[in-house]
Amino acid sequence: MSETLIRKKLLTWYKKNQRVLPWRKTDDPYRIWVSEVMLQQTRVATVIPYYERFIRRFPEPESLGAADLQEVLKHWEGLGYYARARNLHKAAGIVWKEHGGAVPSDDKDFLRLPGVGEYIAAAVLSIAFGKPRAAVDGNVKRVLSRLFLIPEAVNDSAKHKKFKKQADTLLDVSRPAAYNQAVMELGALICVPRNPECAVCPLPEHCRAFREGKTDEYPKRKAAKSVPVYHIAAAILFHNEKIFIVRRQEKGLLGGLWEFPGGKVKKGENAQAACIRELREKTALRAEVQSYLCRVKHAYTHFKIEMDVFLCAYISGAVLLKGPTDYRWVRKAEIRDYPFPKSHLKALARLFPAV
DNA sequence: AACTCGGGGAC
DNA sequence: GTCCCAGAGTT
Repeated sequence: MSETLIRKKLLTWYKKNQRVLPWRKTDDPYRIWVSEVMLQQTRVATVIPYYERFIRRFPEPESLGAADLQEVLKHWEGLGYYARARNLHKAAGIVWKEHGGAVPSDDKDFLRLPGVGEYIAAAVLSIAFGKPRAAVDGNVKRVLSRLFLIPEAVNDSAKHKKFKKQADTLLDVSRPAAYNQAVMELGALICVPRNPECAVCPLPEHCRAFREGKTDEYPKRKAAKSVPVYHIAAAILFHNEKIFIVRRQEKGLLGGLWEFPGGKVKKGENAQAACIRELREKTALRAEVQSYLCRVKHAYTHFKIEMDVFLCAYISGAVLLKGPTDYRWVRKAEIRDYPFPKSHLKALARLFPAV
């Protein structure tokens, strides 16, 4: 059976070629779980420093569950997809309080935790507990697509089951931890999206895409939609040597993070006027623009922004929030304690070049 | 089933 | 500029 041979070659290749990664030096389910959460939709190189810092501060579920969400978000600042941090924080609290601090090894209990879906459950249960669950991520889909010439698009969620089924068939049930990591590692190092390194692949004779000269055509993929660009104006408001910041709502985009107040520039409106208008509408504060700081361009998943940032001076009014959930007047040295979106960090870097 | 949700590295 | 990454939750 060729599946047996594929598994054997894959595992031999993995044993020799696997990268040394922080989460491969432990068998602690919590640490492996944290790594998997950070790694979703995020590259290994990006995750490593975040993982090290996060584990140093939150070495087990209790310290994470007991921490303030603000501090957890601060450790996640810049990593993106902040719901991951909010869910992990909440899940750690559940593990701490309802499971005595032990990450559940049971599928149902583990899947019940917020932020734990099919992939993370399969990954943690296999890698940390040795359970035979096939982990199917983007790497795995790409490898399977080429190996078996699967015509369904890898980014079509409706076709996920097709890949899951194929993954279940190929899974090495006797060594699920090494097997899952081996397929993902092959996808990350050899069977990459563009210009795969088939010359050093351990499975060329088993790969239909390679044998048929179609490695460039696979995996199949649905075309991406174009994204709109929004014009934003934001105010860095000063008063008595303090800066005004507001906190975003708990859910949704950049949920729970802090930012400089602002909003969309209306059609035909100038950015400076929009800045003052948005500040008044969302905080009830009246201010005047003193100078233009910079324009920040930033790309999100479904849209882009071009944000004009103005330095403003307080005129009058008491804070009455409409939208934001909290506010602070902070000194320059205190700003670093609050988690900000990358776009606002760019503006902050322009304002205080040394920080 | 389609949308939402960050940021960055490779090309 | 485009692609896409160790995906999950919501509607």
